[in-house]
Amino acid sequence: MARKTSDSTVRRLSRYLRRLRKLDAQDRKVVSSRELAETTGTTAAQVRKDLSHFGSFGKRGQGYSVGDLRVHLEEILGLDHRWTVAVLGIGKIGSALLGYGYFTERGFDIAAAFDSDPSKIGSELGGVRIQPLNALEEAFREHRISIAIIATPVEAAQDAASRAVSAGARAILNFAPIKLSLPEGVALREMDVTLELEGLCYLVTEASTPADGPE
Amino acid sequence: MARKTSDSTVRRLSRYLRRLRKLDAQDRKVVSSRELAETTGTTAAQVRKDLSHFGSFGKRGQGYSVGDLRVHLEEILGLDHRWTVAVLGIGKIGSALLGYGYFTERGFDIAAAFDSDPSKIGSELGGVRIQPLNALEEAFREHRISIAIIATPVEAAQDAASRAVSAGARAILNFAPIKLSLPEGVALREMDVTLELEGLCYLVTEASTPADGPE
DNA sequence: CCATGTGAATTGCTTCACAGCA
DNA sequence: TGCTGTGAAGCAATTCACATGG
Repeated sequence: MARKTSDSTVRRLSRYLRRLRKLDAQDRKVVSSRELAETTGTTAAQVRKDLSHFGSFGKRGQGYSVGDLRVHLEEILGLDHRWTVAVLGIGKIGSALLGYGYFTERGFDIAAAFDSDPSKIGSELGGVRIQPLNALEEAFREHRISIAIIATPVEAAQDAASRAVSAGARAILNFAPIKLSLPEGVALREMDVTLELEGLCYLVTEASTPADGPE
Repeated sequence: MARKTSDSTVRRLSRYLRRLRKLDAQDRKVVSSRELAETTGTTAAQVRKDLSHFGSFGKRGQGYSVGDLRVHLEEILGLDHRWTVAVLGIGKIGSALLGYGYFTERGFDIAAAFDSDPSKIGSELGGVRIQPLNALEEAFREHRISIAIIATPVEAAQDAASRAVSAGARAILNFAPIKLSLPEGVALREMDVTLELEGLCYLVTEASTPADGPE
């Protein structure tokens, strides 16, 4: 059972699940690897291979049961229960996250929000009260928070992350444009709009460069 | 000169550049592949291999000139000039993007913002006036907008994207949780907070599963 | 002597193609 | 017959290791 599933596989599983939830809501009963592939931007073989790492969930000749596969994927991804998260740094991005109602329906509860700016502390956003950083340890313990979202300015990001980890966070989602260093065993994902924009610039530039034709 | 550079390479180049800009601001003159690797989360060999696809920028025995390498990377990524972008959908995320002052200093100008909600139209956010969708074509032409950021609700995302592409967008940054279908040749990157959170859940769950020991 | 640049070796991921089963 | 599940093949990315040259 000790698996080594790559990041890209996990991302695809998440996309399959997103699709399955939608199909489920539409009362679809069965789906093929081909359809799942087309609607999530991959190939049928890839879908089958991804799923086969975890078991045989389909019926040969038929396809996959939407409901069953959904439940299996939720289990595999650890989404068979709700997750409690905290947001550190309530600037533009942090505020947007607190107001982003979509989290709740996807199984994530924002249980706490922190900022160092005294003028923000005490106010409420999206039903969450903003607390000072020194309330962090207690809040993490009380709410059993396992995921911390770092949305501070870049200078404060490493400290915020380290503190969240000491307080019990086992995963960090980092919005600050910096490479965080975290202890072994703490999961990390990054979201950096500028980085993605720069990637697009490369592609656009490359596409419009005369170059020397194909091959 | 016809290159086939993978997505992950481009992401790393972007990270190197981020670091080089910081070193440059600190007046550092030279940097080694090892240091660049450590501060961006990769290996020295990887740094050298990535750069070697585009030329020989270093001096053996010395390292890389911070300023020179920075300029080279800016050229490679197409960041030797400014880029004009538009934001479609001014909800929580769109508003945060308009207010996110960090874009300007990284070479991106938000030239236009669009929403379908009449109550939002005409108001100004981060110095950009929100326009109705039917002003899109003219704005894209006038400002020569090449990148569209989709921040609409999921139901509106495909239409918004298609419309942006017809109006001249050559790249899409999509915040909506849906697989967009775009014509060949239009670059696409996705940002999905929920997807990243789910990835973290998987890692945390996997790490705490008893499993059956190593191997 | 030191760190780059790079073929060669390796590792990992994706695609292929078909056996197996409803 | 139709679509899954899966070894094997093919491809891409990373790591190794060392020759190269300041």
